[in-house]
Amino acid sequence: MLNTPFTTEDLLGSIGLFEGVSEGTLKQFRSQMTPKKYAKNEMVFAQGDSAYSFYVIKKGWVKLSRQTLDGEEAIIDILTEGHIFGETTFFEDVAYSFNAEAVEASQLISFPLPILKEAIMSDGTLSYNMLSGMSRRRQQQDLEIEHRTVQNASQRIGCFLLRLCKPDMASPIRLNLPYDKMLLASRLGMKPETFSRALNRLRKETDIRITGATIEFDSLSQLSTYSCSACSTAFPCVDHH
Amino acid sequence: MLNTPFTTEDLLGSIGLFEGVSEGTLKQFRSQMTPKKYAKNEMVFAQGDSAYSFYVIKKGWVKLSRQTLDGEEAIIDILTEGHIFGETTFFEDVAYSFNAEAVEASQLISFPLPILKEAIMSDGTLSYNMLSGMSRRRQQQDLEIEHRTVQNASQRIGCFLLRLCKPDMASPIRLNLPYDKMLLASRLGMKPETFSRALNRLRKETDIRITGATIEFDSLSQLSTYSCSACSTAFPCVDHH
DNA sequence: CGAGGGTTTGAAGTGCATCAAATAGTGTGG
DNA sequence: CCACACTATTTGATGCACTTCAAACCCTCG
Repeated sequence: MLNTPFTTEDLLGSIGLFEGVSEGTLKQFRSQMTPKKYAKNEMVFAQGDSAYSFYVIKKGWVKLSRQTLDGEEAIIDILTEGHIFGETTFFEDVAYSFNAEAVEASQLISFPLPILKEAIMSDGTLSYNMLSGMSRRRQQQDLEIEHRTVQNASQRIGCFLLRLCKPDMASPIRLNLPYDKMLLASRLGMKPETFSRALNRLRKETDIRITGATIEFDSLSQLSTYSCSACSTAFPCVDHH
Repeated sequence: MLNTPFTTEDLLGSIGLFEGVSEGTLKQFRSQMTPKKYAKNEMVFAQGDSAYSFYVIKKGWVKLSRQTLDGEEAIIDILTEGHIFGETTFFEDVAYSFNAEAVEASQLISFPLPILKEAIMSDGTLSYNMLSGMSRRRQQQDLEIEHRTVQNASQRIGCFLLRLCKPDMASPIRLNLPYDKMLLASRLGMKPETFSRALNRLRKETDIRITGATIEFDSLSQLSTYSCSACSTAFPCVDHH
C-alpha cells in the first residue's frame, strides 16, 4: 500500500469534505492542491510559521501539538485519513498556533488557505461538509473532556480500543495500536508508566490478549461494559464517518 | 437590564452569526425565530428530546450537560451571549444528545433546524460566520483539554478569572463569578471542595481579594504569571469575540 | 425563624505522577 | 549477522493533588 504511487488522479474523490461538491469547485481545488508524502517524524509545519495552507490527510497519522512555556509538549490532537487541519487558522490568525508532525509515513494534500474563503462563499455543499466535519470533531472533543474526568486510565484505554474497531470487524478482533505507546499515552492524557500499568490492569479485568502492539479480544461486550460504565454515551463513542 | 422588554426589534443585529448576512437570509430567520425568556434552572431541552430547533443566546448563561450511566452529571459546556447550541445535532442526530438548562434568567432565540440547511447552502456569509464560530469554539476546547492536564486547580481558576476580564476593564478589576461555585467547579473539572481550597490557595499566592462571589485585583500580571506559566499559549487564553 | 441548599473545613483514601532502574526493541555500522 | 547505542516499555518505590466522606457553617428565601 505504501508503495503504490501517490498519483493526482481523483485524489479528492474519497474525501468527505468534497463529497457532492460541484465540479467547478473541485476544479478550483484540484488546480491548487499540492499532494506530498511525509516521512515518519517529519514536521508539516511549526507553531509560529506563517500560515499559507491547510491540509487534508489522505493516509497516515499526524500529530498536532504545542510547546508549553516550561518546555513540555502538549498534544492537541492526533488525526488520520479524511481529517483536515490548519483550516481553523484561516479564521483567526496569520500564523499556525500549533505544530503538525507526521507520526507515520503519511500522505497529505495541502491547499492555499485563501481558496477556502471563495469556496465557502460560493459552494454551499462544501460549507455544509466542512461544518459537518467540524461539528463531528467538536462532539468528539466534548467526549474527550468528559472521558478524562469520568473514566480512569484503564477505561480510557479500553474506550480507545473500542473506537479503533470498525463496524465490519469479525471476531476474534485483532488490532494494532496505530502509533507508539508513548504517544498513545499522551493522547489519552497519561504518562507512559501509567499507560503500561493501566493496560495491564485492563488485561486482568477483561479478556483482552496483548502481544507487543497487537491486541486481541473475542467480543466488544466485555470491553465496553468495563470501559463505558462511567460514560454518558451509549457504546460506541465512535466517529465512523 | 433584566427588566428591559425583550422585543423582537433587531434581535439578530448584535449576533455574530448574522453579521454581514444578506437581508434576504435575515428575513428568513426573522420570520421563523422564537425569542423566549427562561427562568433560572429552567430546562431548554433534555437529552433524548426530538431535535427541532437550535438556539442562540441573547443573554444569560446556559449549561449543556449529560447524564452518565451511573447517574452522575457531566458538564459539557457553559455558554453565554452570542453562543449557539443545538446546531450540531443537525448534522448527526434526530435527538439532542445532551441537556440544555438556563443557569440564570436568560433570553434565547430558537430557530427550526431545517432552516439551517437552506441557509448554509445559499448564504456564504452565514456559512462563513458559522464556521468561524465553530472554529473558535474548537480552539477553546483544545485549550480546555490542555489546561486540565498542565494546570493545577488553582491555576485553572486563575485562568478562568483572566478570561472573564474584558479588554477595556480599568484597575482595580472587580469581577463577579457568573454562576455559583458548584457549577464553576465542575466547569473547571474539579469538586466543590477542591474549588474552595484551590481558590484559597490562589488568594495566598496572588494579590486577589475575595468577598463571597466577588473577586478583586489590581493587575492582570500577577494572576497571569501564576496561572499561565504552565500554559502553552501566551496570555490571554481569551475568546473576546 | 427555620429549612435547605451552597460553601467551607477537616481527616483519610486513591489514582496518577515522579524518580529511578531494569528490560525489551530497534536501527546502525562493522 | 552480530554488537552497540539509543529509545521505548516495563517495573518498583514513593509522593502529591485531588477526591471522598463527614460535619460545620452560612446564606437566602419562604
